[in-house]
Amino acid sequence: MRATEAFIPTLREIPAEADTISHQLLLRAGMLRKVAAGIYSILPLGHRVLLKIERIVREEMNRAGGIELLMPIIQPAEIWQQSGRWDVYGPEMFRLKDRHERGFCLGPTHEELITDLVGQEIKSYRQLPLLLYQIQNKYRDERRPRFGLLRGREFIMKDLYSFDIDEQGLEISYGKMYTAYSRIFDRCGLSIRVVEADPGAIGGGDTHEFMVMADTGEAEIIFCTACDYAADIEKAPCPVDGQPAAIEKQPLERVRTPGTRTVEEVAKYLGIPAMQVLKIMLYLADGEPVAVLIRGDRSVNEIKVQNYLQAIRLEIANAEDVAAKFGLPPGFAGPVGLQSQVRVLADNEVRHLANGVAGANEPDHHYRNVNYGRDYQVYAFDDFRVAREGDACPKCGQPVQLRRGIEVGQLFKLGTKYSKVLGATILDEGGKEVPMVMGCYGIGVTRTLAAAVEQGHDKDGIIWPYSIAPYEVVVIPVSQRDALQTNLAEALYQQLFASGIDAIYDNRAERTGVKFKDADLIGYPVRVVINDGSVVDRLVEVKWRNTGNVEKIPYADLCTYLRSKLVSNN
RNA sequence: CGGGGUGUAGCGCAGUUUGGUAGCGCGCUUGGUUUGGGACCAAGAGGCCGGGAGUUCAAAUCUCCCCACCCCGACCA
Repeated sequence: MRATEAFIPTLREIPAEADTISHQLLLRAGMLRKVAAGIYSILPLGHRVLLKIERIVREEMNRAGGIELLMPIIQPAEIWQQSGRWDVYGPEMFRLKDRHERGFCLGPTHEELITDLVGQEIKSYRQLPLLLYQIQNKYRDERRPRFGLLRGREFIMKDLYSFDIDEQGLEISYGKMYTAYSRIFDRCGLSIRVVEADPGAIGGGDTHEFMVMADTGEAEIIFCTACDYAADIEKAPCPVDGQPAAIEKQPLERVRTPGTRTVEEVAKYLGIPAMQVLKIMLYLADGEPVAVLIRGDRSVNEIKVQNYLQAIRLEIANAEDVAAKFGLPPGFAGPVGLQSQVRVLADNEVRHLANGVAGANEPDHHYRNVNYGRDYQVYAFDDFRVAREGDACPKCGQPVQLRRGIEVGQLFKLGTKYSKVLGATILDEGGKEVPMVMGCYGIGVTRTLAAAVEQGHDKDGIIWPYSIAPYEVVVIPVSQRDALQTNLAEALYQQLFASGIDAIYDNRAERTGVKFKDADLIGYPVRVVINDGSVVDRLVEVKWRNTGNVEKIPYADLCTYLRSKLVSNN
């Protein structure tokens, strides 16, 4: 490609709409433009990156035995109604009607379609296992799209769905994908951390997330400083603390605490640490009142609560609900004397909290010296809190750390959740009809592109890994008006191209400084500069974007040299 | 969905308080001088001031309604 024939609209200034690095740089480097909130055009340069990522994904999916297919973006409502997710998905789903008033949606995912398809066509255990995948657009009407490509409403995903006879088969398929994913992100030049995660609404058993470590990531990851343990904070278990405090129980005492609604206010007013306060959170779990007790310095992990209760919806009770369902005035709730129909869940730490402070269920009053057993009962103790830095690793007991990450891939064991409701059954060896055992494995392709920029950039622009750079080499003559230089540049560009290296010749009538700035911004891994000396001494300058190293190379050896370096470093 | 903010040239912004003929920088066009890290001089082009309604002799500026976008929170296969 010659720059004069290309479409690479770079920007000098940072568009005001972007404040994440990847978003800013992709806009500035002329790879991305916004069409609407969370919806983007990917310009030719960005598209090349996307194609390279997709190619790696395809190669590894195929290597693992996957077969590619295409499914529609527009999906009929009926199949979603059949799986029950038409209602569960809520406003996240783009819905539309055709001229006959039939309901459709823009597919947020494809479990329903693929399960239906495979269920229709596959009847015998002899035809399994089957690994089918697609790379295509998916749609989610996010409440708040943000961070450019990291959280859009339209995005490209690779999804592979595995169909097996039984759990053992699923294990094998899952393992293949785990290996494939490791290879994919490795080949994309990304540094990845695999974490245990919560299965969430998609359901099923084990799940792993592939995270690109980056401060801008939305996911919080707990990982051990000593061993290889890592988990999404949504899931990260908190080990039970050892000993109950050997403190004598003091008599229960009712105190006036005017205007103290938050834990901080109560603790400050009474002059005690927040961890002495018994925090109570009131929820409606599928409409039923549930109270969760937790130490004042901790946060409730609502996912753990939801999973414990097997609830579809868990929401914080608002003031009306608190009055109607809990029979309480707002702000001063506590476990002592709660109505019996309210289920009380308590985090493990609460059991050891002696002589705590809790709301008295009447305005402006708290109890001191509240103790479990004597003063209140609970429905169940379990792990209901959010892990935090410094907690003990559940695997080895050493302190854990908290870092942020971008989820670029996730593996799920779906089991028979979808095959059962959609009737995707096979006859097993004994002639018995059984549901297929499924797994699903996603990679956010557009998100991976953005994550690569989050991970690879400096003050001057993007630093692409060689394997997914839009072009591997840019050729720049110092003078665009010196025919000796431009002839050499053109010749070298042709040679690079012919030898299979992705090269671009910046032949624009721009000053050298502009070309250098653009080259750094766009992030070509290699910059080849030709000056008036090059023609005489037959040397060109090779500058590496990632290290900044500059070398003089005989131009006769350029192709061979670059090819060996680019390949060996991938 | 709750809270906050911003909409003025392709991009970044001033002008709005106190109503009076639309500005700056970058980019773009033409000519000239330059040419190893976003050059310089000169001359130009480019605006429904987000949209609608109102107040006024007069509205980018005041009032009301709507829309879009951004940020924080909640939410998120």
